[in-house]
Amino acid sequence: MSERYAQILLDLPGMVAGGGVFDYRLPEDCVAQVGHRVVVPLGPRKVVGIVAGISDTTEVPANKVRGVQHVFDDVRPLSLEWLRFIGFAADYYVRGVGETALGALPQFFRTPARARYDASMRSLRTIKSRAVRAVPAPELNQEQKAALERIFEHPGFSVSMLFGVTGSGKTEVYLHAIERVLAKDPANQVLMLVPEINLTPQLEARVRGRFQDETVVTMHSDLTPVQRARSWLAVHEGRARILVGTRLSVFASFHKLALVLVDEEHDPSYKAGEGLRFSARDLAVKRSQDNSVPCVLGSATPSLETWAQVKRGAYALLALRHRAVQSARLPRLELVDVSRARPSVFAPQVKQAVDEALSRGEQVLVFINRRGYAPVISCTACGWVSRCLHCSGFTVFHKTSASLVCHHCGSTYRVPEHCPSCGNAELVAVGVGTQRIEEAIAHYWPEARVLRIDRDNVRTKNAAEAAFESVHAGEVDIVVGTQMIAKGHDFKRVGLVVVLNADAQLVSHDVRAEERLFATLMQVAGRAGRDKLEGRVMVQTRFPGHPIYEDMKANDYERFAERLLQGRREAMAPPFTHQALLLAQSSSLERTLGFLKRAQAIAMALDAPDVFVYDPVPMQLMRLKDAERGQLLIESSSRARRHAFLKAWNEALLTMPDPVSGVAWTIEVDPAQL
DNA sequence: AGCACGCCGACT
DNA sequence: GTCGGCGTGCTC
Repeated sequence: MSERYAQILLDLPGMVAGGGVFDYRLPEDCVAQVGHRVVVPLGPRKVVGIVAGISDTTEVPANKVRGVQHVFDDVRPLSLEWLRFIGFAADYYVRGVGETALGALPQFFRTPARARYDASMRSLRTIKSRAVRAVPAPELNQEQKAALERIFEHPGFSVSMLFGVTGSGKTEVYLHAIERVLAKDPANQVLMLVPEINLTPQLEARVRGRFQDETVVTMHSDLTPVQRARSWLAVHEGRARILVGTRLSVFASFHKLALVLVDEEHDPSYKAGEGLRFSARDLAVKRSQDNSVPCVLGSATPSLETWAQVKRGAYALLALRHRAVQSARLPRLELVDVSRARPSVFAPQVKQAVDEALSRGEQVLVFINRRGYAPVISCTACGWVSRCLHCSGFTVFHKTSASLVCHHCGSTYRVPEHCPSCGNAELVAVGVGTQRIEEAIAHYWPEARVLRIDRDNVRTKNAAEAAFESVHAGEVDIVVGTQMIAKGHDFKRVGLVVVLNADAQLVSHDVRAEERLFATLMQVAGRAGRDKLEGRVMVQTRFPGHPIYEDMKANDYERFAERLLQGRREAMAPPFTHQALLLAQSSSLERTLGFLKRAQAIAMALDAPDVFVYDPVPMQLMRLKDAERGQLLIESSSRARRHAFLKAWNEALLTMPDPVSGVAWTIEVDPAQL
């Protein structure tokens, strides 16, 4: 009997040893199969790896090859479908397959401490039923029925864009689609991606309520390691038929994936900002394709990438143009021009509208996308402004904690009594945040019960649920909040929504600022008038003439998207071009930019067709946590040519002669912002 | 990523 | 004379 060797995926960074794939000898009686997790020695330690292949030979010198020490055969192997999908993601994002694979497993299953597994495996396989009350499925209206039929119109893979404003009944279409898929085959499973689950407990509750005979599990950042492992295992073994989860769930291991849903597909949180910088939405489409199953992307304000696919006929458009909620009307959008006004917090007509809403017993929602009291404090004499010592940004004044906080790195500083620069005693808070609005409301409407909802106040899923619950229970008259209040919540008693400081985004240099503002405003506006109330939305703006508001007022996303796409086409910007960034950081900007200049020269020398290489520049936030950061943008009109270039460039950078020491770098494919 | 090895500064 | 700083290199 000849020797057998296993190729093992290991959590090694980057491209170490061909992407982190090492060969190990399999003991003669070893039961390991492809997809099994194993424990192997790595230098002085023991680590968990995944068997990617088994063969009779190895290229590795015999004296270097060590043996597999243990096989976790109490959990069925990961499927070939999973391994291939991981391989695709690693290749597309130019990362090692080992780090990609291990990074996709819950921490629990990457820990070699075997004893823990035996002790906990039984409890891991127990999922508590969370059913409260039976919820009957409502009838679908004509549009919803048509949408449902079209999702399943063609057997196998298809992508549908479920397009409809808040209250148009997208969720009901999802639920019916799930129902149909689950009824078809007892093994079928559904993946439902959501932006941030702690902000959408209502959605989770609706899914659980509707499918209480089925096991529904969730995956999100608020779970404990054991809860995560339990959900993962239930999906892996096919016991759970519905997974509702955030972006990492796209890498879950399924027994038989039959439908993929991506709710609020435009949401920026689907894009991972560190580690493997993947887009969960893009990978969800790919995974549906791999499994030959339908993929449904839902949004009131689709991303331009998705809309472009709709326009070229690659994705089906399923439009829900009427609000499904009976007697509800779309809210009226009113612009309040504050370009000539003193920067007081509420314009007079807004104050009056708040008075009226409160006197009618309606709730008011005030949206301001900035937490803290004021974005910066400044000296009236010399112009000194509060800055972070570790980052290149300002520090935000937080009145509740009486501190200055860096929103980038989390550093806190005490508030100086005198100007640190000139000694002047007068320091002023410049600009507005949620805390300042809360204070202003208490001043103007002392009788009103005010609740502030932002990340400082509401940190966990439980805290969020409690806060929203008190709003639903009518214990609050005015809610002040950030993004957190914009997502996925029906506030049935809200009659007025006020948006403050909306334009901050319009003066940004980011090409995507406009589409993000549109999405945010649509989402916030959707909070108003959901039940019997006629909603009113007032937006305080310094640029009332901006075309974005014409489209908003007309409630015309399609016109808005057309206008933006036209501009992108003319400027040859995404989605008509495909980009990637080389991100670098070191302790000095000179070193960082020096590295990027060499990387640029290497890129030019590759002489790749149809690939444009820009000059290196410092990042928008140049210094973060004492790291000096820079970036180099490349773009191509072809995904395939960009990919070929990135593979070659990555390889050349790794093997660069006389490398610049002390520089950490990574490639980001399809960057969301530049 | 870890972890070890290795060659230069201030201390029991 | 050692403890330890983190630069460099390796892990099947």
